[in-house]
Amino acid sequence: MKSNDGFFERVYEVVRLIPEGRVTSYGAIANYLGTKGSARMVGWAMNSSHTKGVPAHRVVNRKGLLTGKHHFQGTNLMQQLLENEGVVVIDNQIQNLENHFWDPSVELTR
DNA sequence: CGTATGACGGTAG
DNA sequence: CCTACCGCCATAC
Repeated sequence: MKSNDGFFERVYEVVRLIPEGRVTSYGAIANYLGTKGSARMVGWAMNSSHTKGVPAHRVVNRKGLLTGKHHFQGTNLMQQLLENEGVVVIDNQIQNLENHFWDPSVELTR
């Protein structure tokens, strides 16, 4: 039980706040949590995200690349979900990333 | 407790 | 812009 609360739950909370059609980066989440240097930890937390029902498909790396799509059920499920929300994704790469980017440390602050 | 790993980020070249 | 290396924090073994 204690293995679930803490940093992980904090990551899931932020990811759940991501609006549809928006995406954020691991570094942005880590930055919001205070552990900005540990973007890796965010990805590590996402490893269990599928058991939390977290929309991890809205979380991509700094380049807007769907690095974690391999962790999803299908091969292109993550891409399909994003395109379904209005995000254009080509070859695992989000197009117009700046237009879809959602920074919690900014959006939740303003 | 020490080592290895991880869906990354930033800087350097 | 692309490639390569280091650093970062937390979890697992």
